[in-house]
Amino acid sequence: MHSPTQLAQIFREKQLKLTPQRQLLFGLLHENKAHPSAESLFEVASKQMPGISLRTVYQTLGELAEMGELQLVDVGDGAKRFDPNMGEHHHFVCESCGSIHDVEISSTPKIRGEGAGYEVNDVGVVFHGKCTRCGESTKRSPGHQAKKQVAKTK
Amino acid sequence: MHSPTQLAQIFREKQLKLTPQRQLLFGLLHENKAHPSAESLFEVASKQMPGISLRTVYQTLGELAEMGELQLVDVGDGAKRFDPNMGEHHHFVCESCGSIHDVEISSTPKIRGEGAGYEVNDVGVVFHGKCTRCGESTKRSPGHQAKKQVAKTK
DNA sequence: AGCTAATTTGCAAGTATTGCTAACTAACAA
DNA sequence: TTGTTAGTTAGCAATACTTGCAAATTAGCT
Ligand SMILES: [Mn+2]
Ligand SMILES: [Mn+2]
Ligand SMILES: [Zn+2]
Ligand SMILES: [Zn+2]
Repeated sequence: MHSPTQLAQIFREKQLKLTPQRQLLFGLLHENKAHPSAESLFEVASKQMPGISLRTVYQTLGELAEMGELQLVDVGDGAKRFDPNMGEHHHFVCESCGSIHDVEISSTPKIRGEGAGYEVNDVGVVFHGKCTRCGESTKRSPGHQAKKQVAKTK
Repeated sequence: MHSPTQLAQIFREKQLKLTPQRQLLFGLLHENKAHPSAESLFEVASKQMPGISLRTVYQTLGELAEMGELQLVDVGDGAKRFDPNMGEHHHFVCESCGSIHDVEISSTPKIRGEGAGYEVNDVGVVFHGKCTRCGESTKRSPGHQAKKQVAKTK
């Protein structure tokens, strides 16, 4: 995703308005590695802008995704996640705390056998397991982060 | 998934009743390669047993999944898919017709870099693209199977 | 045939997300 | 500044998928 400043530029060019809501979200998403859901972003945004609508968060995230500024990540837990990291990468989901981490895989897996002729346009790899923090705390409290991942706290 | 006969055996042992609803669903799922959703199975089941409840379909599918007889597949289209193929495999989703196919990949991708220490318990790989049928029909009607995948037609 | 725990059903409710539209406002012009 | 207006926001209804609940039904056993 481009920086908030660059996004502002892009929006102006397309004669899209630079509203405070959008600017806030641009900032919350910038460099955000948390893979937040619309809901979690809404919660964080609400603290800085009480009254902002969840609908607006969905709207803005949708627009950014359409503009190719955000990637949609589905880790199978119901809610879509938004990822400003547009580079090619995959995800690891800690089944203990729910945190989502970027991972690189040694090689994009190739289809073998009969399906080898499919025209593949996208590959999504999601690993489920225990993150470093949760893995080592087997004897300690397992839910050090019981709640779902929260958007970057600015 | 075990065969309907074997499932009947298993159910009896656990003193679970062998209802007509369950038997019908065992049959519809057996060797089913369509990766049906609860809804699509319900539609097919309804033809052979008018009046069967969607709730019962969900219930039964849930039980079978818990018993390790079915695999849950999430291809990111909203509804969960049920897969009697418990072998290790991944999926290809045709973005044109929505069909879901089993695929083997040349090697389970390994995480590289900083995340290499994660304890991985499951890997899900979903390929999105055009299936053979849709890929070759670029100039022909693209929606030869407009509707979502339907459960095996008995 | 009768008993009863398991099962099925219908319906309400829950979660995530989108559709609709009236009220609002950023951006530009006068 | 004030006015204009196309673009935006916010609220709420509606949708899609799935689960919770309780009453009615029934498979399996005696
Ligand atoms: Mn990511
Ligand atoms: Mn499969
Ligand atoms: Zn963790
Ligand atoms: Zn196809």
